[in-house]
Amino acid sequence: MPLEKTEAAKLLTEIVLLTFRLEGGFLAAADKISGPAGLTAARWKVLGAVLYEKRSVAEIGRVMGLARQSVQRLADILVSEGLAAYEDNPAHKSAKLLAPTEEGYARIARLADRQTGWANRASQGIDAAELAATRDMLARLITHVEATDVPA
Amino acid sequence: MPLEKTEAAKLLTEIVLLTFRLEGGFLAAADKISGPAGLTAARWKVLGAVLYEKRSVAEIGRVMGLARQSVQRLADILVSEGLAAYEDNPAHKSAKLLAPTEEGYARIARLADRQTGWANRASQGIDAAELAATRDMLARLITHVEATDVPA
DNA sequence: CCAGATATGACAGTATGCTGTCAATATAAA
DNA sequence: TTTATATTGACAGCATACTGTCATATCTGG
Repeated sequence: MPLEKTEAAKLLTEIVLLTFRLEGGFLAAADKISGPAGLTAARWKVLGAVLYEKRSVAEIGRVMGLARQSVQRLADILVSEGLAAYEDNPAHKSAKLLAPTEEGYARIARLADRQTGWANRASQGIDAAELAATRDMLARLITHVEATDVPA
Repeated sequence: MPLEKTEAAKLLTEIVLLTFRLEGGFLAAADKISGPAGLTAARWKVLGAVLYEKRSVAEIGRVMGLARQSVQRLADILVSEGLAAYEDNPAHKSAKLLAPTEEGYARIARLADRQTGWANRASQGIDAAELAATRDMLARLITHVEATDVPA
């Protein structure tokens, strides 16, 4: 006899599918917003992760929930394009810290207004309190999902 | 002077980042759940889209929010592995309909309990009404995002 | 009925992100 | 201090999903 799903589990299952779809939409928008500034969604993510704080590649991966190998590749590209640079890490000989260059900051500045315009338009007519509740639930789900292991 | 973000836009921006991260977690869980049944998250998605209704490749893409080329590749793989088959479409000469084979249904059955167990555990302690509200908001955001175009 | 517009499958190329692996570095434990 | 463990960067390989392009099929408007 098959296992029974709780009410919450049924809803979570629906949320999974919606999340896949929403992520696709967000990613497409991020690519269109960042394209004219010579960036992609993925490079924007990495550059954005070190805007206010220098971080090692592995640290960026942890903050963004990405494999450090994925970040490494993007960080190398950003450096090769002159948008970021590796700086010495006093606390670790080989784990250098990634930081944006002036050009990197300039690229982010170039897409800021486009991102703001998009966010204003896409969120138009949606109640802020409901959005805040959704944000909180997403954060909670991230914690739960990353803590629930799947038996082999 | 830079554009101003509305309160809702600020929240939406936070939601974007959380969605990226949550999607990654869901995807990793889906791969682990489907792996023992000889499937991957992506193949599960496509097979799941035709479980109760035969669909053309392009139709699956629309339903799941994927490019039809991405679905085509996965559908071909499912067919080559005997988990699905193309059937003639009375309404369209070349756009055949994808449908699971008996083996395809069997694979899905094999992971059903694992998926249920995961969903029960991951949603434990979360209020169903709040989850329902989140689900509704995600659906609403999908509509909004897919309707908001980004100026070139 | 027919011409233009749209939908579809097919193929190619590219970007993103994963796992696996190894050596070097850093940290914790004995 | 010394040894075991964990972290990090680097490199390779693979899965997923995108855009671009073309030919064919279907649909629509005149």
